[in-house]
Amino acid sequence: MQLVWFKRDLRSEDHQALATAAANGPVLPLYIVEPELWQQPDSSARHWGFVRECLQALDQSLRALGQPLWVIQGDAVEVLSQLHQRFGISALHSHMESGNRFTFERDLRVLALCKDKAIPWLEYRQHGVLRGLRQRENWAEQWERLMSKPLVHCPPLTGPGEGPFELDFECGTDLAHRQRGGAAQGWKLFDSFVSERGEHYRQTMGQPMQAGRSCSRLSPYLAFGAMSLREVTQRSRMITKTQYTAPSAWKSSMRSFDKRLHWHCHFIQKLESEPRMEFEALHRGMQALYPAEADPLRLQAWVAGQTGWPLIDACMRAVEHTGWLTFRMRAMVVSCASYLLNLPWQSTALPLARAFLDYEPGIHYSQMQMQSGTTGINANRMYNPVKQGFEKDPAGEFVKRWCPELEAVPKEWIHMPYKAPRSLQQKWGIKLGDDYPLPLIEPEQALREARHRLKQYRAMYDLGEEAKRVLKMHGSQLRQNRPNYNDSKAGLDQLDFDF
DNA sequence: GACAATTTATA
DNA sequence: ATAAATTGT
Repeated sequence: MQLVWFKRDLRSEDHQALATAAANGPVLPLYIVEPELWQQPDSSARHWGFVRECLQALDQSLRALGQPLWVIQGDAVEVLSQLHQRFGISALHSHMESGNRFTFERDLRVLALCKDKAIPWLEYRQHGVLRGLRQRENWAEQWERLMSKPLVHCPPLTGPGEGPFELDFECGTDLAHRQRGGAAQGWKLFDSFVSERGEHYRQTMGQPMQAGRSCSRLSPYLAFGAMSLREVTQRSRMITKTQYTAPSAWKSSMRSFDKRLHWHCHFIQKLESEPRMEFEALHRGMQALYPAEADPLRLQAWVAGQTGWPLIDACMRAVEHTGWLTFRMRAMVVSCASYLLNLPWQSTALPLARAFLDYEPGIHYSQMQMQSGTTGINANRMYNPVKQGFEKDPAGEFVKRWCPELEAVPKEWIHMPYKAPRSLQQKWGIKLGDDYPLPLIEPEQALREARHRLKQYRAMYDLGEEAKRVLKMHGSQLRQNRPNYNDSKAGLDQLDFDF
């Protein structure tokens, strides 16, 4: 009996596993519910509903092939070892996972079991991420080659996507309209993105009120493997080629989307190549940039959306509630927590991972470190939350949706109510420090302190050699070919060009 | 023993 | 996919 082990949920490329296995004889499709995995501090347990929907969709697809999904609870090694005792596993097929330390170590135990019982374990590559990679040269070309490879035949995609369900693209507070699991849902979103919603993706992806509609919203399906990145890439390129050839908003939006599909793997590859980055600074010299322990009051205020910086608070409350936030706002909340509040990224990474419906370890830790300045090869991006507020949410709509206590504040003051004269605050009927918190620290002062800390740190350590190592192993080719990457202007990461 | 072909290991 | 390790000539 061959096992096809769906390690997360419907890993689309596991159809390759399924197809390969089925060609060799009888197959048992298996999903193991691992209690320990779901108890990890970065666990997606609160999004179990989404995962269950993905599993139901997978089960329906498999039943159509006459092989229902087996779902067994327990430790992966124990479950596999018992199945081996009962049925005799002739081969184990699964996807190649780039996950957190828990899944890495679990896979090592599974590997030991397979070696012991002489079970061949075939791990199929998911997307553009390569195992055993030592340096980034030619990575982009390889990504292109992998993405243009022909798709593996998929069983019919059924599941909750067939119902009349509509996603609330405004990311409102009604959870009846949360994102739903299953490939069919994902493809429905894909269709509406490439035909209607995505036209102004490029211009509006940074604005929290508009991004919910103009972004694809495919991230959860890609994270849980309900959709294949290769299929999304190929289909969106085909649509661009046939429908959006002339220069237009559509064309630049589609190009922008394509870049992000590429970055998806670019970031996961970092964790694959250097798994210690889940816990340690990628640039070893940057380890001491942040205190070992987070200031508990500041951390608590940030997590709860009670910092007194309206846009940050609105973002934190929104992501806690809906599981989604547009990329630019994620960058901002992390940058402000790290630079302005001096909170170590390890402490803010966990509550965010739990909140994100689309938590993908490789992207998450790459971004946490990038927005905290610990990669040593990216430009330091410090955001002023007040300035960002007036730029990205000029009418204050987003802030008012998630911080209703600020409803009466006019847009001129909405992002800095604490600066308004007392008489005005009285007129609005708001008592700061009571109805809404006073800021933990004024952004301007926090920015001054952060710049000072960084300057002092840089003066204290010689960071050049390690930066070269990180660049060689993790830098995109675009950057490696730029000679003055250390120069403050040339050192901007490619991400900066696209906002 | 030198070199080519093949297998293995690779977070 | 790739490089290192192993086997074959």
